Amino acid sequence: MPKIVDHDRRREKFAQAAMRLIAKHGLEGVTMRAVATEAGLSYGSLFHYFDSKDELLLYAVRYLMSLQTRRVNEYASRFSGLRALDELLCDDAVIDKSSRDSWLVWHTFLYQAALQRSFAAMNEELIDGWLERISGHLTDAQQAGEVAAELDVDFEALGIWAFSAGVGQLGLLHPSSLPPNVQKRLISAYLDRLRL
Amino acid sequence: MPKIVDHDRRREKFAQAAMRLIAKHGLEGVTMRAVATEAGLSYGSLFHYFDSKDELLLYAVRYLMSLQTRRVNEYASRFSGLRALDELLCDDAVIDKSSRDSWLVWHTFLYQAALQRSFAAMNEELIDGWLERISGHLTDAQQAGEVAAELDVDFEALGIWAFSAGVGQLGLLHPSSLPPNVQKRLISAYLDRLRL
Amino acid sequence: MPKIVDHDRRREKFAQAAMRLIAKHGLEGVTMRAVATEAGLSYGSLFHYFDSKDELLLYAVRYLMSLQTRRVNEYASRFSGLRALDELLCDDAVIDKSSRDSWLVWHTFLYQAALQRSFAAMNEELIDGWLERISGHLTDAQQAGEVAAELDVDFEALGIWAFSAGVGQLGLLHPSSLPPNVQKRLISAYLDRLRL
Amino acid sequence: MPKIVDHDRRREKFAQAAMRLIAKHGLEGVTMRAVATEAGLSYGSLFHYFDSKDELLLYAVRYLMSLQTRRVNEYASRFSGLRALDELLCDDAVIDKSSRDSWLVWHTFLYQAALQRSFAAMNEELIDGWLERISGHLTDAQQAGEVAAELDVDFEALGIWAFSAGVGQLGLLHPSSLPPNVQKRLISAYLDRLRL
DNA sequence: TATGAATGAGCGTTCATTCAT
DNA sequence: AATGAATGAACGCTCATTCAT
Repeated sequence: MPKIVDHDRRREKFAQAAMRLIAKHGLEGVTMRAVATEAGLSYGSLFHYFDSKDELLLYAVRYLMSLQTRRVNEYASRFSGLRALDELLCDDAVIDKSSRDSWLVWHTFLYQAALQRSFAAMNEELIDGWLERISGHLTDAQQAGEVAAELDVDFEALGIWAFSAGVGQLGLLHPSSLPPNVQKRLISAYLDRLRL
Repeated sequence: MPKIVDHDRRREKFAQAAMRLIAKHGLEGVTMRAVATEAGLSYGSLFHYFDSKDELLLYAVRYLMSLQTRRVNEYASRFSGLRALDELLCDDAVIDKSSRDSWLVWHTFLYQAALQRSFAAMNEELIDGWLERISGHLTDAQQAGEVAAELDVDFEALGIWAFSAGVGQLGLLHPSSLPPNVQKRLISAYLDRLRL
Repeated sequence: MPKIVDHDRRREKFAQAAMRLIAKHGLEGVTMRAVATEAGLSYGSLFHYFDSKDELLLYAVRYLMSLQTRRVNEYASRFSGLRALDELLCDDAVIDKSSRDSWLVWHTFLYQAALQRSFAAMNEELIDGWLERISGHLTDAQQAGEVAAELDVDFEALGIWAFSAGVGQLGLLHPSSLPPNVQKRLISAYLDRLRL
Repeated sequence: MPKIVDHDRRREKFAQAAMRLIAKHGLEGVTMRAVATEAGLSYGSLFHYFDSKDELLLYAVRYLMSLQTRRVNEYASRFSGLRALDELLCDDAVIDKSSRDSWLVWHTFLYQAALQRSFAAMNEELIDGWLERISGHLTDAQQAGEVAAELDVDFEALGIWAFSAGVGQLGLLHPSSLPPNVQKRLISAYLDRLRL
């Protein structure tokens, strides 16, 4: 009988190592050797689990995305309307010390996506998912009478998405100006302006 | 001393070549050989003007920043108050086909800044400049009675900055959802909400 | 002791797989993993049957040689004299579609032999065997009065061997110039010239 | 002004190093590092002269082929008829200690050609060249009355080619049985049989 | 014995940097 | 100052071999 290892766990382990390296040293920090070392496994074994560096990175993005999706789905089931939006954006989009690395990795991938076909699809997928979710909550809010009935839901969703993306970007790149609590206040203030 | 002008022109030429390469192929596309070729100059000469690749990139980003500053200063002198803000954000922050490359390069550097000390200072400098400028226009608007007197100028400036940054980010990464005119409408709508 | 039979069958199976790979992709196509896959057996088991890649290849070439010896011995028992030579060379040395692979593998080993001590002995063994066999048939022919009594048998054997080897080489490397039937005509014509 | 080097001389130097390595250790002995070391130059510089290993090997074959062509053309101009054939085959095809390496390299390439498209064309070119040359001399001999008028020139050319190839092959792989002088005697004896 | 994961040396290739002219 | 050749460390990837179950 062969050595028994959990194939998927190993892949996750490598993917997490890759993400730690991106967070610490950027995409250039992701060398296959560095990933193996960071994961505490040998160089050669990395290639049992991923045929190429690209496959590793793609797996890492998908893994990160699935984590986010799981988290986001929780909010969706617990709240609705503006409250859901507030919780969603404040708890998930706001960047603090503990979430900084994940977000940094995300943005790194996003900009890679601007140049590399293989990531572009995932980029679209992610953005469309967010917009849809925001529109959904906004429609709920509209039906609940929280926001004006004549509100252009899709247009406002874009605005909300853009605002939270911008807040996140600044929180990431300029944390001294936008500490987490300021990020939250900004988002809540933005949503309050939509309220009737 | 005509030689000095020559010297700086050469450096600019290399820097522009580097930026074109980033816009086309990402940071990995920037090899010293590729920069020399793209600039139409000899490989060896590149090292007469820049001691290292890092110095070249640093120079390139400073150069890009100086271009932006010059452009932005023009708006500041022509308008004031909310109108100035609108012009500034719409004409400069909005990303269309022709400005996409510059912005892509910028963002590439911004994320590099999150990881590399040598770029971080420039990042701070840039963001502080923007915030200061936005606050200035907002104060003008307040004094002109365009916006509420009790407005927390610094807080609102952060919001404006974040919003325009987010709009730009989406315009860059998801242009199909945020074509230039939608970006403009979003920004104008945001500023209109501040108006008394 | 049925296990021993099993053992040898396994070794043969691996050896055949190795030969198929050489015929298809050259020596570089022979990786231990590829051999295991081609043989339809597990990678790890390959190392139970062969201590190293070299041992596998050595076994493969010995196996190929034993097949050839067996085939050749059949001719020896059915014919004699020039007729035996003709049958032997035409049926065995001539390269057609079905025998091309085996010959390609042989030649691959032969040239390996020119460089690698471990194959050299086998090379000598093979050539000496052929020469001896050819000399034997020639002596028979001499005694039967088919060829001149004063013929220098050993010298002529070298010539016959060289000619058939050359015909085979061209048949292998330049089949369009030397299709099987031309190979046969050449060999028969050569032998006819020896005839009284 | 840049360092002045003779580009083609460098390429030849590397090609010769590659051929020495093939002669000594077979194709597997040709690693780019080994070639650089054998040539007495640095590893990296090898890639200034050849974009890839394949290009290096292809260049090496062509170089070897041009040497041979030059040598062969000399015989063609000095002799004619059977005498030319004898000189050509004895002086050029016979393998002695000094020519062993070149021939080994040649044969290595020939067998590579059987598997690799990029070498196949060169293989055809070489063989066709030899056949044409042999046919030419044979026709001359026919016109000079050295050989029978009814001789099938093309068929005999194939035989001559095959014979000399076989002699060379054995001289290379089994030098103890076919020392150079025996190779020569065999070839002369073969040609004598064609003489009227 | 059977299996396939683990290991690391070695491969072809790239590239910033240095050097010679 | 200008040019491009020289250098070697580092990269992604392969593979024979060893190891653990």
